[in-house]
Amino acid sequence: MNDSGEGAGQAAPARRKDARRNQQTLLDAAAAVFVTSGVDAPVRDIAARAGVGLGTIYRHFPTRADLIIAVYRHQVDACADAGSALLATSPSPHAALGQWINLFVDFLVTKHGLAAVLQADNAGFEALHAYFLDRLVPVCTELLEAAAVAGEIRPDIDAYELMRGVGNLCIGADSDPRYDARRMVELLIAGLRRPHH
Amino acid sequence: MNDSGEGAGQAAPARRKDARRNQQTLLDAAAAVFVTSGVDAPVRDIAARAGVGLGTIYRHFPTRADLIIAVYRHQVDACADAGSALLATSPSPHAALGQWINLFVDFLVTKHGLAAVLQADNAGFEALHAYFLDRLVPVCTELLEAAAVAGEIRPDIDAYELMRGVGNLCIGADSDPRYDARRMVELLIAGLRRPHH
DNA sequence: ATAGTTCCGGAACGAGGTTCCGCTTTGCTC
DNA sequence: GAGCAAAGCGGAACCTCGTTCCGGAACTAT
Repeated sequence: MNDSGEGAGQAAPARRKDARRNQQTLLDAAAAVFVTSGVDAPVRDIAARAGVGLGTIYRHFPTRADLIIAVYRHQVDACADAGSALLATSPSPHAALGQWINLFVDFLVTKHGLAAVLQADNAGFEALHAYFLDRLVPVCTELLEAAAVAGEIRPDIDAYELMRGVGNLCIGADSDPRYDARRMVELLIAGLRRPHH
Repeated sequence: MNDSGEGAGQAAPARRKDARRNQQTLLDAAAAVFVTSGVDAPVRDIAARAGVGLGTIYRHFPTRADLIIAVYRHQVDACADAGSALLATSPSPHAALGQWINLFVDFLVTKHGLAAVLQADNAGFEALHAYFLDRLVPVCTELLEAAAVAGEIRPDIDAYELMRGVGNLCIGADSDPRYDARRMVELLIAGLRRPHH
């Protein structure tokens, strides 16, 4: 992928070597800190772990949200890609939808605090919210439509709404042994089955 | 109800008159601020609105969470009480459950930011979390059991889990016109219907 | 009125995100 | 290899927000 990630750049601006290295160091440090302290870890912790100043972090990632996006971009993309694949290989669209949702839930649940930060109203995290949705809503729409066409689910479900619902259900799933987000999501998915008769 | 709310007090400790008045002023100010700025409004805003210093607020409500609890205590209690009533007057336990959940959802959705703060992992808000659950889980358990006994829903649903799921679904429901928490909760409730054979 | 509490106000502290700016490193040129 | 401008860097400083502290003002019982 592009290092700068912006514009329709012809000739890459050729960033300095140290800058490039720092960016990677930061990504690694952030990933490590997120695993141990959750996505809400203070920026200072990440900077310290990377052995870098605060200014450096903000030069590369203007906002905490951008750093989070960068860390998880690959996994989100992988999840999105898995959608079409599942649809192609699953026996039924409904099964594909279920498996795909499980993928998403597993992803969220294993990232301490990520789900909580996906909320649209979380000031400063609009970019995160937008990235996840831009990437996943089209896939979800595809799966929902296939299942609806197959008559397996109600046809009036909006992918955006479902994604938000699933994301919400995953909030706090870690850190509370009494709450099993997976089970709740199963109920939600069960709820959109077309009443068979 | 008791003003102090603690102990099995015989003779009221007779707080000073100004203290009592300030407590009420604060409650009113907080309620007003919560309506306009949401439950996340800075403590300073509430103090200012009440025309009172910060020390005063913390004397009466040791923590932001305590203030929130105090403001909504009545409504939570009312919701809890409505549970038994609905069960007594509804045609079926399942109908009662549905109506009761709707009551709860309406309550959460109309309180900007409340649902988001109910999370167990929200540091400092354990008291809020605990109050809501202590009050509502028993009612929910009662409704679930009645519906389960009537054979209308799956018998393996835990009230705590369901309450958390519903609460989670309500997060950010205001502030996002594209997301309708009520619809998602409906799906969830639909999902716990016993698959009729 | 007076002493003894109880309360009050708001400065101050700590934590976190973000901004700013003087200094360092790098990459290019001669 | 030396010189220079641009690109980067570090971390002090600023802002917001919750919470704590304490000197002084406001009650109340006597």
